[in-house]
Parts: sequence; structure tokens; C-alpha cells
Amino acid sequence: MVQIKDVAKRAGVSVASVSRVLTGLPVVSEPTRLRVLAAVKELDYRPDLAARRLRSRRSDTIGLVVSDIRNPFFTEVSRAVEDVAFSRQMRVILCNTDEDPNKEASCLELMRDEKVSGVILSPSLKLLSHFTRADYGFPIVLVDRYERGIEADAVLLDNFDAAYRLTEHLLANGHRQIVFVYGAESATGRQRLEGHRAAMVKHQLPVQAEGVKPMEDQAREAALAVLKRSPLPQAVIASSGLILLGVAEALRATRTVIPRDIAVAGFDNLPWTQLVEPGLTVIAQPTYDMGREAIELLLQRIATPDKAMRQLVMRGELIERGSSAARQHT
Amino acid sequence: MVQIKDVAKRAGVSVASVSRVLTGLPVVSEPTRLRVLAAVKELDYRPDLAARRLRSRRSDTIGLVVSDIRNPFFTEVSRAVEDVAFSRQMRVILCNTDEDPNKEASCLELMRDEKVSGVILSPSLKLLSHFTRADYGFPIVLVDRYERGIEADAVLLDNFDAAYRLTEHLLANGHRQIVFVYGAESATGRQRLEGHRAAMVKHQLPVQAEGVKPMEDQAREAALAVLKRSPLPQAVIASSGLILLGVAEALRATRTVIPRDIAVAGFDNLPWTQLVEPGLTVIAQPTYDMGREAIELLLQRIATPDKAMRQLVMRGELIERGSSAARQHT
DNA sequence: CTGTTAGCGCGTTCAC
DNA sequence: GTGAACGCGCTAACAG
Repeated sequence: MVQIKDVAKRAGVSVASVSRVLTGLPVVSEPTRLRVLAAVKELDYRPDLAARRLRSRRSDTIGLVVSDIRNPFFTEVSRAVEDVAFSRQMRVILCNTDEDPNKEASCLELMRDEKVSGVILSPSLKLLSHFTRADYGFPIVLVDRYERGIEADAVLLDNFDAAYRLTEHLLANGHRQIVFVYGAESATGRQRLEGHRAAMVKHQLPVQAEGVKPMEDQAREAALAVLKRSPLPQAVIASSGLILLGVAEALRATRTVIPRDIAVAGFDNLPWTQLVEPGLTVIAQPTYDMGREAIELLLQRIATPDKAMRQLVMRGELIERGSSAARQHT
Repeated sequence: MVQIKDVAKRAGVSVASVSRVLTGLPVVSEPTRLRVLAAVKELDYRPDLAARRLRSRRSDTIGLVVSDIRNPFFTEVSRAVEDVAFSRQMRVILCNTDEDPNKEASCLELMRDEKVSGVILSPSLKLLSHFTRADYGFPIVLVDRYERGIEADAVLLDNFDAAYRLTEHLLANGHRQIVFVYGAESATGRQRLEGHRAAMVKHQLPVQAEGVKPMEDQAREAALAVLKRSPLPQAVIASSGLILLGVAEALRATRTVIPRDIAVAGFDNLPWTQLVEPGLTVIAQPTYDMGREAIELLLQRIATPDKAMRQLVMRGELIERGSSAARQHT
């Protein structure tokens, strides 16, 4: 294996100079710099990362800790994070928590052991509720989940606003009796419920909320129960893409026609939402951008650890489709 | 920072013994083992991974190199890989190639630099065609993409068989004029075309294949062109989930009714395929299992590098839904 | 079974 | 601007 001293020998300089060139220290004369670079290329020298990390105590690695990478939101975030990291010569280590605080703690320990430069974290409800500030030995940027007052960098949707606007849209189209199916164990779900509640209260309408566990089949069961009510509510809102999927399955299973029998709206502009008749009205999240912003924020935090914390609140985009069409007067 | 010699001092033993206990060498007496473990716990000692890796020349890290993690197939595979790796105390480093041979080469170099224990790779068509055997300095397991004769471990669907059976199913339901929309730049797509071709030839029917680039909008455009034909073909098969999505979008855009106007079938049992009316007939891949098998194969290869190569060919499951219903006689 | 010791390959002083 | 030498924390070889 070719190592730094081989390069030094070949270039006729000391190992120190090679190291200086490779780490980009600007204290090397141009001639030696070029000779070192040439030698590196000729020998196809690759620095040993383990040795470098041992010596420098940095890993140039980013940790990504999410509940489940199969959640399309996190899939997209991970892609953005990997893109940016790759372009900066950094690595990404992935860890799934399944919302399990124990596994979450393991993942965070793992990141500490790896001496990651920083972590992008989507915390479980439990961790979030205990979260005051990041004292893990590495900087953390929160994505998707955040509570007012937490002293941490974060990138998230304006959940309250998005749910408020989505509800207002349904109300404007004449829907009054609305059921809000949301993830009860999710900070995000709760915030969206509050936005929905605010809109309903403003119109002096009662709030009908159905809390479900964040699983597709749970959402489907809850939706089926809702669809058995008589009279049927006029509209249903799902607080996430996963829940919206469950609701859509329930509607199909019961042959309920959208929006004739019931109007539908939800979150996350997944590809299939425009496929189911007559297209589902949703709040689109700028997921890729959120991932990109998260890692940019993290890199800035790594570069300047002492700046004030920042929360980046992004606006959801209302995409109107047929599922929320105006109600016919009866 | 607490390090191994602190633990040694505390336990009243040498650093060597601590190391032996921690690496699991079975040459330590039970009493010393327990005292070391106690000292580790008391001091909350965490071994320095960089130092360990430098010395032992192993990283206990698995590389996952795929075209795009957002492809649901790879998302699922990555989840399986991470699950198994986590349970074995191993890390996963992710890299997206976008089917770009240059980026692919960069990713593989990155993995070499990281001295990964092994890589799970879904190669681009170009790399696959040059692939004879893995000589990257680490073992490789191919997933999803493989060509006969390549000397490498691999986990893949029996693409020929799956497409053959899917075609036979359509034929059995009376569909004769079938258009096969497939990923022309994909080894998998081509293999599926061959299975389709075999079934058509057997029934002495002409093959109508439309090669598209593996992008949703490309598939939609191709499908739109197909739907402009007069007379309309009796059925269309999409060779992947992404292409099926494009086809479904085209059908919806043209208000074509399934299966009255045209029958539809495809690959990948994604959640939305049962949502679009009247449910899409698909070949389901055991994606999670394929990922699990891939990393298991890799771990075995790492343990015993000289065993003969193995290819695990998995069978797709035909899920019949309304979209391929039997044709009414005219 | 246990302890001593020599590096693993590199980055970073400190002289020059 | 450059080189010699030390040590990052650990594992493995060897000696006892």
C-alpha cells in the first residue's frame, strides 16, 4: 500500500510537506505543491482515512437519524443530504429509530462513537419533549419536528399555517362537518391539528379530531369508522401522507365517491395523489429543499459553533385538486 | 477523554486484557473479564473507532451504492441493509450514482477509501456490461441487476420468469395486442422484455416493445403516444414501478378507462397500485427480503472470501387485480 | 492466561 | 518554506 512517505520520497520532499499540500494549508511554495500533486497522481496515493481521523479527530461524516427511511419525506431528505455531503467530500451514515427511544439513543451513541461532524435528527415525540439543547458533543439540526422554545437549529414546515390554510380551503368550498385524522403521537400531527382547530374555531365550527398511530392500517381503520357514521361528514383531512393513504384505501374499500359523498384533503404531494380520482388536494412540502437546508444549516453550525440557533420555517404549498371541489347545495 | 489505559488502570489489568475483552477474544479468565467490563461501565468508556480501525485495518462498515435511494425498491433494500447492519454493530454508508458511470466510480473509490468491509451495489448498465468479477479490494454483492456469467454474488428477481408469467396472465384473459413499455437502459428492463417476448412468441403473437428512459415523464410520454394509436392496443405492461406510474398518469390524463378501454399490468406492488381503479395487476418483488439476503450474502462472503459465488434468484408474486380482468368478447 | 511493547499512517509541533 | 520527530488510541505479536 502506498503511503504518505512514498509520496514524499517520490516528490523529493518531506512527509510534512505532502501533508500540508493535501490538507490545503497555504504555506507551501508553488513548485513543491506541484511536485507533490504530481507524485500523488503518479502513485495513485489515497490518504488513509482512519489514520487521518485518528490524528485530526474529525471524521467528515454526517449522521442522519430518522424514524424510517421508507417514509417518503425522509427518503427525499436523505437524498438531499447525501447530495450535498457528497459534493463536499463528506460521508453520510444512516440510522433508523422506528420512533423507539431506546433505538434512538443507540443511534445517537453510535454517532458519538463515530465522532460525526454533526447529525440531522428527526426526534421521537419523547425525545423532543425532553429536548432542551443539543449536548451530545456534536451539533444537531432538527428536521420536521420541533417545538417552540427548543434551543436548536431546525428546519420544518409551518404546520399550523399549512393546516389552517388547508382547512380554510375546504370551508371556502362549503364543507362544514370536517373530520381531522392525525398522528396523535407525532409533534407534527399535533401542530397541524392546532392549525385546523384555529380555522374551525374562527368559523365557530366544532372540531372533530381522530388521533391514530402513525401506521397505514391504523389510519385505514380510523377512516373506516368515520365512514360508517350517519350522516357522513362532509370532508376528511389527513395530517400526513401515510394517513392519507390509509384514508384513500378506506374510501376505495367502501366505494365512497370523492367528492360527491365526501371531500378529501391531506398532506404530502406524493405521486399517487394525482392518480386517485379525482385527484387529491394536498399541502406539498418542499422536502428536498428542507433536506438541503438542513445540511447547509448543519455545515454552517459546524463551521461556526457559537452563532445563535436558527429555525427555518418553510411554507407548504396548497395544491388544489378535485377531491376538495365545492359542495353542491342541497 | 477516557481511554483504554484508564480502563486498564481501573480494572488493575493491562491494556491488552481490556482489548481482548472488548474484541471478544475468548482467552481471558472470567474474573478479569468481569472486572474489565465493570471498569468500562463505571468509566463509560467508548473505544475510539478511528484508532481501532487504523490498527485493525477493518472498518465494520458496509457500503450501499445505488442509482437513487428514492426508488422505492432501493429505499426498501436500504432499510433491510441498515436493519441487519445495525444488529451486527456495523455501519452503513450510502451513495447515489444516478446511473452515471463517473459518479458510480467516485462512489466505489469512496468505499475503497473508507476501507469498507463490503459493498452492496446496483450497477449501471455500463458497469454491469464490463463487470467480470469484483476486484475492488472488497467483496461486492450485486442487487437487482445481474447478467448471466458474471462471477459475483447477486440477489435478483427472476425477471424473465416474472414477465413471462405476467404476460401469460394477460393472454389467458384474452388480451392479444400488448404493448410492453420498458426501461431500455436497464438490464432488468431488458430481461423482463425477454420474458415477455418468450410468452408472446410461444403464442405466435407479435412483440410491441417501447423502450423508454427510466424516468416518470418519459414513460408518460411514451404511454401517451401508445394511447393515440388507433385501434388502441388491448393491454399495456410496464416493466417497473416508475414506468407503471407514468402509464397510469397517461391513462388518467386521457380519461382512458381500465380495463374497459385497455388492460394494464406492471411491476412492483407499491401502495398506490391498489388505489387506482380498479386496482393494478402487478408482479410484487420481495424487496425487503432481497435487501436482507443481499447483506447476509455479503457478510458470509466477508467471513469466508473464497467460497464459490452464489446468485440468489427470487420469484416474483403475481398479484391479480381488476386492471387485467378478462376481456369481453366483441 | 497476562503484560510489555511496537507500530498502524497520518498531522502537527518545533526547530532550522 | 521546509524537515525531523512525536504521538493520536488502539491491536497484535511476543514473552513470560
